[in-house]
Amino acid sequence: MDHLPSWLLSQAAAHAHRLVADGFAGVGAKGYHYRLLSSLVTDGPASQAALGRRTAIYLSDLVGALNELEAGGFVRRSPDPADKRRNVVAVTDAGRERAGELGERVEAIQDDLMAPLSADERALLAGLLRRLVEHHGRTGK
Amino acid sequence: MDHLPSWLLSQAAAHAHRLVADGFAGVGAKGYHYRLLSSLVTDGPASQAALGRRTAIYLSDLVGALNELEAGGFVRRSPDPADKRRNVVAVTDAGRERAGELGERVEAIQDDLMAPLSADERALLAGLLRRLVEHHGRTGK
DNA sequence: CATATTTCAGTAAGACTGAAATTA
DNA sequence: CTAATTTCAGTCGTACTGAAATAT
Repeated sequence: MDHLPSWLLSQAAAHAHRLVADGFAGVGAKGYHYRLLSSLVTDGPASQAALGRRTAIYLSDLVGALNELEAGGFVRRSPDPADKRRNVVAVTDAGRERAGELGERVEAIQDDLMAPLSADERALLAGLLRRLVEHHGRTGK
Repeated sequence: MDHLPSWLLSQAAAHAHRLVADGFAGVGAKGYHYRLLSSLVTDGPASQAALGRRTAIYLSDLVGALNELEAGGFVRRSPDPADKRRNVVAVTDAGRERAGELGERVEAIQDDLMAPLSADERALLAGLLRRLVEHHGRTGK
């Protein structure tokens, strides 16, 4: 069992999720919030469809997450004048601040998660995982 | 974003889960079934509490999964004469066969999942993940 | 016409919590 | 009495499907 990559990945991801959920619980955030905010901060405003592609979050889930972020004042939806189907989603100042807070928490969590590995090993693991993820491509419908 | 180990783990695990779910859907199995059957085959019969510890499945979820496996004739629950609180769970012959079938599917899926990596890299990744998982210890309440 | 975007209404497997009943 | 075991009844975040409404 513990020789199966798929099992090891699931278990490791479960531990990671637990750590992140615990770290975010105190501030009432969830994983989707951080993914979206940090995408908006680093890659700028985008339509929901484009955001979904960038973050690998399904459009149907994105709606709900953006509703929550908008209710908290962290993002703003405005109609795109160039294409009336689209909303342009942008971070607010409060959203930038929150992205920073969450980012700090996430960084601290990585240390917890990767505790048993050296710096070299962490980089190695990240590289291998990145190749897996890239190979299996973006989905984000 | 794609430099965060926790994110990479989640994404890789999501891809792995998708592959396994797809591979199992055709035969009406789910991940818990394989975990349980293979634990019973390789480590022998056990009480539900012990099985939960071995497979890292919560006892509350274990009950449902065992119900499904029992309905399919893959496992048998019998009262433990030495401790009347306990059920002894054992695989049936049909369960052994099913474990074999699912095992073959799972093995084939590993190749899909690890496609972009060489044999050495696969072993390396498995080793790093194993150390993470072991460090974060068993939970299985 | 077909295609793209937003939204809503679901499903599903997995992880996790709390509590009850039984027995050690 | 405390502790362990099985079971039931839930919640939660994430992933995923299908379809409607609107606009390109």
